[in-house]
Order: sequence, then C-alpha cells, then structure tokens
Amino acid sequence: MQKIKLLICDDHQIFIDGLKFGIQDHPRIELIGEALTGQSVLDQLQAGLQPDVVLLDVEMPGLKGPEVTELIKKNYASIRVIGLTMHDGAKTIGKMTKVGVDGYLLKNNKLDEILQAIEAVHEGQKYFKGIVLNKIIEFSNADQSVDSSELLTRRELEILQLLAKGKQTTEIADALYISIHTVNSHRKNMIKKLNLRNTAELISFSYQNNLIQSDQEDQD
Amino acid sequence: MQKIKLLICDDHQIFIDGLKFGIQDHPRIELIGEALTGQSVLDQLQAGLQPDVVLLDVEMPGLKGPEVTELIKKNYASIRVIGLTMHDGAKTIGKMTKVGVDGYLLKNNKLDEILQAIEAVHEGQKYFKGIVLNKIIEFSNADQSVDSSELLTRRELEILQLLAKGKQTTEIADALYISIHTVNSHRKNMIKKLNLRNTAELISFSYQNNLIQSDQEDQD
DNA sequence: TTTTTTTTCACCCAAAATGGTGATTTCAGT
DNA sequence: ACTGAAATCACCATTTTGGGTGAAAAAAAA
Repeated sequence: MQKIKLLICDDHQIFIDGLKFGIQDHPRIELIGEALTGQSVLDQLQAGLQPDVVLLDVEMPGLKGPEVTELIKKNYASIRVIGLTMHDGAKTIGKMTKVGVDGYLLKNNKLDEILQAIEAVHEGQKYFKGIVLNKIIEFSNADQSVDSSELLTRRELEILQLLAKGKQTTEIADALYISIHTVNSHRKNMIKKLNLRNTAELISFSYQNNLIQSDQEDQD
Repeated sequence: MQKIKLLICDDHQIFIDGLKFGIQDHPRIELIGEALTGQSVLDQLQAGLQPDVVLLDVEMPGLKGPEVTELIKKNYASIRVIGLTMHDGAKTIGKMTKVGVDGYLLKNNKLDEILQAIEAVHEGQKYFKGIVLNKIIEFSNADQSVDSSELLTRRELEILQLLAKGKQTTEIADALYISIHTVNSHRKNMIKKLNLRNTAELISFSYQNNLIQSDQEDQD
C-alpha cells in the first residue's frame, strides 16, 4: 500500500526536524518535502510535487496560512491541508475553515495527535478537536467577528496607519494632500462603522485585527 | 563517560516530542525529564532531579523564562540554562541575559544547532549566535530599547488597559474611584515619559511593546 | 528614619477630537 | 449609461485631549 505523501511547511526549522524524526519510522506516512515559507509550498507544488497532505503552519512571515490554503485548494483540490497553530484565536481558525482547511491542530498537541490527523484527513475526514472545535462553533455563531480587512477601505487604512504613528489630523492632511475635513471624516467613519468609541479604541482594534503590523518602523 | 543530563521545558508537547526523537540516539546527551510549565521544572528540581542542562522555552503561560532562569540560577548554580524562543525580541533576550542564561536559541534553528548549544554550555561556554548576539549587543548599547514593563507604573498600566478599550477619562475615573484629574495626569505622564504625542500613539506603543495582550477579551 | 517614587488632585488654556448633517466628485462594477 | 461606493470637502457645536504648573498624601526604597 502506498504511503501517505506529506509536505510540511513551518518557518521553524526545529518543528520540521522534530516531525521528521517522529515520522521517519511511520508505516503509513512518508515525508516528501519541507518548506519554510508559504511561498515555498506553492513553488514546490508548481514544480510538480504531489503530496497527499500538507501540514501548514498558520502564522508565518509573508504568505499566511489562509492565503496558502486558499491557493492550494483552488489549484490542487485533491490535496488535504491541515493547519497548525500556536494560538487558538477564533479569528484565524475562522479564516482557515472559510477557505476549506481539512484539519486544525494546536502545536501543543502530541505527535500522535498529528499523525492521527494526517491519516484522518487523508481518508477524507475533517479533523477538528477540543478547543478548536469549540472555536469553530463560536465563530460560526457569532458573526460579530468582523472580517476587518474588508471593512476598511484603502484610504481608511492609510489614515489608520498614520494615526497609529501618533500623527494628528493636520499632519495627515498635509502628508496625503487632502483637507483636514476629509481626514476627520475618514476617522469618524472608521470609528462609526466599526462601532468603536474613539481613536484609542480604533488603534486597539487595528492591532487586535492585524490591520497594523506590530513590527513596522517607527521613524519620526 | 557520563552523558549530559538534559531537562526540557516547553509548553508545546510536539516540541518536546521532536527533541526527544532528535536526541534519542545521541551519544553524549540524555533526556532525563520534561516539563510543560516553568513551575513543573522547579518542582522537578525540588524533588531531586539533577540535570546538567535545562532547555527552557521562554514564552510560556504562567511562570516565564526569565523568572524560571533566575530561580534555577539562584538555587542550583551548577545547572546550565539555554533559552529557546520563537521571537527575537531584544527585550526578552535582555531579560534572559540579565538573569544569567548560558545560551539562547531561536526555534527556527536546526536540531544540530540545539545539540551543539547543549554541549557548549555544558562545557562552561556561553552560546549566543547570529541575530541573538546582535540583539544582545544592541540591547547593551542602545538604552533606548525601553524596558517598558518598568517604565510604566502599575497604576499607569491599569489606566492604559482601559484606554485601549476605548474608555474615556470620566469612565476610567469612575471605574477606579479616582478623580478625572488623576486619570488625566496619568495619561499625560505616560505620553510624556515615553516621548509620544497622543493617546493613539500610546496605544500603538503599548501593543508594540507587549504592554497589552492582543488576545484580551473585549467586552463592553 | 530619610529619601524617592507613586498616586492623588487641581486649575488654566489652547488645540484637537467627536458627532451630526449634507454635498460634490471620482471611480468601479453592472 | 447607470448605480453605488469611496473619497473629498464643509460647517456646526460640544467634549476631550494635551501641555503646563504645582502640590499633598501614600507607598516603596534606601
């Protein structure tokens, strides 16, 4: 019987190494490739690699889990994707299920659990357990978990970035060659449409919903 | 020759499992214990376990890397401690070196690197490489890498949390049973002492410096 | 104990933000 | 060509911030 062909993607080499050791003697699973970035996964698939299952770290620099999953599912429908994550944030889980991920595991699971998940999704089952399952339910019920990336327009996001840097209305207006009234309108619109109360909460919201990168430069 | 006795602590089981496989055939290293929390490490040491080297995840729920390291170093001076981390934040590295950590590795290192580090620290060497080393230098030179947890007082942090939730001065004053003047003073002091310009930037700063947890509840 | 830091409160004033309403232009999608 | 969303600008009134100064009580550190 053919072994399950597995491709691992995780930006942490040690994770890959760990799994490699854990899988090397497995009778039914075979590691056929590894990648440190989402882009690398897509490249390898493009190049003709044909895994049955992709084990995908969700939080990565560059291309993130949901995007990668979406592209895999779109172009290689037969490949099963399992998301792996550190955190159990409902938002990310929601994004992943939306693009059709087949399984989802927290990294604090035992190796056994992961191997089990690989076999399960390969047989066409979905693999969600425990907290993850709860979060999915939570997410599907509560629609208030905003898909923020589409709630704010490009211009609004632009202004948001500047607000986060401590710029005030006049400065933003100068920087963008628009009137202070416009800047004000944008800010007020954001606060209103997101159901917030003031700029401080707007900034909070934008960090919590990853509208702003925590590692951006903060030059004055 | 006696093998190096190793104790691993990481809240991610898969990490432990991975390392276990990686070490099982190693001629000079022997895993004598594992722990999922910092507290568990201390308990095991208390109970008489005598590792030569402790491999310690820095970011953990509960007792964090620096605290654990400090306690180990204080009570069991002969034990070498290697910090393991996901992120390469200068602040955490600084805290770890301050309490006398012997080595520091990023989790995206290869298994080999980790094994090498274990042997190095066991021989009394310090093991810092690449980015980590740079960060240490950066940290010791640049004093502007604010140790924010000590820059803000407890009260200020408290007010900061509420500001981040969109509360305004009056509400915060009510919640904390203090005058609005006091709340205002605290906010103004924070902005001034951190060299910021307004509350928006203050919120930004606090997210970027982990003064606020991104996954906190946002109930009204 | 003495000294320093933290927390508390107060007043003044100018600048900025908020909340509302309304209107025009530009742009993308149908 | 039409429609709706996005971006632009404007005026109004009220509230909140931000910047300064000063000072007393409480707590922590030396």
